[in-house]
Amino acid sequence: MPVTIQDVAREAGVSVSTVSRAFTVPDLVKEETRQHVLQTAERLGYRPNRAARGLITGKTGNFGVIVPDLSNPFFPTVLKGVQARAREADYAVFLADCDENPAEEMALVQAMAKQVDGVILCSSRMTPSQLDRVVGTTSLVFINRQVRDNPAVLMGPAAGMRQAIDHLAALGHRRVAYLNGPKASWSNRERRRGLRQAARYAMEIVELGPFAPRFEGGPHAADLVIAEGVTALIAFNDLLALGVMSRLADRGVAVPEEMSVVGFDDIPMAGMATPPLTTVAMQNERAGRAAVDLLVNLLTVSGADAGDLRRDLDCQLIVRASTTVPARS
Amino acid sequence: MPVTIQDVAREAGVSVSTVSRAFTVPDLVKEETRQHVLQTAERLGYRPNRAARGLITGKTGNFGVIVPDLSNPFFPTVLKGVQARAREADYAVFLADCDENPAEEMALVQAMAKQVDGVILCSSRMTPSQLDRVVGTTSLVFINRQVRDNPAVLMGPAAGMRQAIDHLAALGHRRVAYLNGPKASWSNRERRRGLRQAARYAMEIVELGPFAPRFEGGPHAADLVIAEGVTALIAFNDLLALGVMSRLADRGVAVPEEMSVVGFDDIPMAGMATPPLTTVAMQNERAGRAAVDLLVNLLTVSGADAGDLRRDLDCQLIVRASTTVPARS
DNA sequence: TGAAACTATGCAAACGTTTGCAGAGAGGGT
DNA sequence: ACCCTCTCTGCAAACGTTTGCATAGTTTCA
Repeated sequence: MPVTIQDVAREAGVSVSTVSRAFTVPDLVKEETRQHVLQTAERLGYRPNRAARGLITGKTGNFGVIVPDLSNPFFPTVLKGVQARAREADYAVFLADCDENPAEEMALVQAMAKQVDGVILCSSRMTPSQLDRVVGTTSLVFINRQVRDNPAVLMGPAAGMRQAIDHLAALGHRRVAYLNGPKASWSNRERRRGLRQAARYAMEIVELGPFAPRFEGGPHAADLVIAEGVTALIAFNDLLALGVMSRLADRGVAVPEEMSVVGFDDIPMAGMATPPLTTVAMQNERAGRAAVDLLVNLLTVSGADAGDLRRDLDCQLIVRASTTVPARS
Repeated sequence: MPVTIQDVAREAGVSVSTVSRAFTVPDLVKEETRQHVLQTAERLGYRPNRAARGLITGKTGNFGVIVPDLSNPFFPTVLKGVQARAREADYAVFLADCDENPAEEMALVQAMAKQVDGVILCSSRMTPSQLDRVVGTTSLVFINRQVRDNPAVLMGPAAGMRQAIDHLAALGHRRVAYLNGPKASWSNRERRRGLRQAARYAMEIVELGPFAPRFEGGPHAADLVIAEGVTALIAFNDLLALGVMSRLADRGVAVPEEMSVVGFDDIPMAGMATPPLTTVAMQNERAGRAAVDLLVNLLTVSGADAGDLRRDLDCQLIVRASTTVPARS
């Protein structure tokens, strides 16, 4: 039923080699026959079977993306960028969600390895030893995580944290809580690194958590924060921050008057919350595109001098109404 | 470099056929040899090449999902369900985002056709004629759209609308606006069908739009609604509803006192808005899973009596603070 | 004891491509 | 008239699997 290269060849009165070449190496076949082949192919509705092609070329024309949790609005936006750029480069994209589970993530990479030319790992949660088992099975590009000299797109989490600290310090906060995200998260580690900026201002940092990087993690975190008596908090991401704000409202703690709140990611919800959330915006979609660029580059150039293996994007603190000067106590 | 079935055969001292059978038809090979083969395979880290397998079996073990817009939070949740169920059934998933563009959507199906066993079309925007060109190229399952007798998972949009109308009628609203979503959307057509429920209550419906089903569509819609002088509105989806509420707030129209607002989808943001949004909740993740079930079923059974080709899920009105009795004028 | 019926395995063809090699013309220079 | 080169095309092998058919060995039964 599906039309193959054989059908086109027979119909066009040429050999399969010619048909193949008409598509893949146009300058090897006479312009006239090439047109003829292309037309009959079009007429018959022929689309080359990429699996068969991949079998011989070793290239599948696919790659994979693995994200920790699709229901976290952070990821769909970077997926969108991946998607768009992939289509431009004529690649198809396998998607998988590992549910924040590192072992599952590793299994997914291994399962994908044979069907793809490379995999993009978004905020990978894998342990170093799991990574070792996986590096080399296929080309990898990381987003939001730097592991040795593997290609990576980074969104400057430490710099983002420094901006947040600068902002809170400028407002006069002297004792600030940081709500940790998942332990396995590289972004979280980087953000903690950024916390050192506090030393400049003699600001005291109280670390709490880790918490689930979701709205549901907020209430627990909020209660701990209140008990600490800080005047401001920085949450691992916006979802967590929103959950915290919700609980603070329930407990009668006014934001921002009694508690300033800063998030990360600038998800769409952040701007619509009450009060609108001050947050560090990332260039998600651009990161997705950059990751594809890196991967494509990696696959096309000889491999020796792949050139730049890292792309650093900057992020931007968006000040909204959830932060202000601390209450005089 | 990658280890093939040949390597395993040589290493295990058997023929490739035996290795192949050890994996795919275990009862055809002696338990003892089978164990031996499986062990050497494991030791060598062999994973069958699915493309090569697909070439001969005609089954790829993949399928595709196409969504109109990843940045609409409605879709990632159904994707999550698709993902989870697909992995259980040992399928890999191609993802594509057609950017609300029907022509692109069609092209994507055609491009995928050869690499997948079937495609799940989520809220497909294709025209009937585009659909004709695509039906038959591969197995299709629709979510949120019914086209002739193709397999489909429906989330009861008409019934959802009836619940919304009942609710507003009970509150005493007599003149209500409906803000249309994309013209090409089947859900939108179905919801309009549900509007007939209004007749029961002598309620007048004012239809406006279509509007982009995004936050950005809201302001324009809000201004039109205010000009109509209705006491309540039902928006095509939550994003649009939130956009409307934002503009209403800017224009000094109090929600819900001067205007009741109902959305569709119950995206996470809905519950966190001010005021929290009354909305019709869908079972997105379950819909995703159901779609995969349908597809798998379609592919495994002979095809003749595929049994149930439709799955109807019900939805549920969630009443929050954005709706109340109309102001006495 | 021999035929019949299984059981377990191997051989080789097929799936739809790409690609190295070789051959057929055509054209050009001597 | 010859050889060389160049352009275009076809043949056939390969890629990593699955699977129909054949074969060899083992069991069953009369």
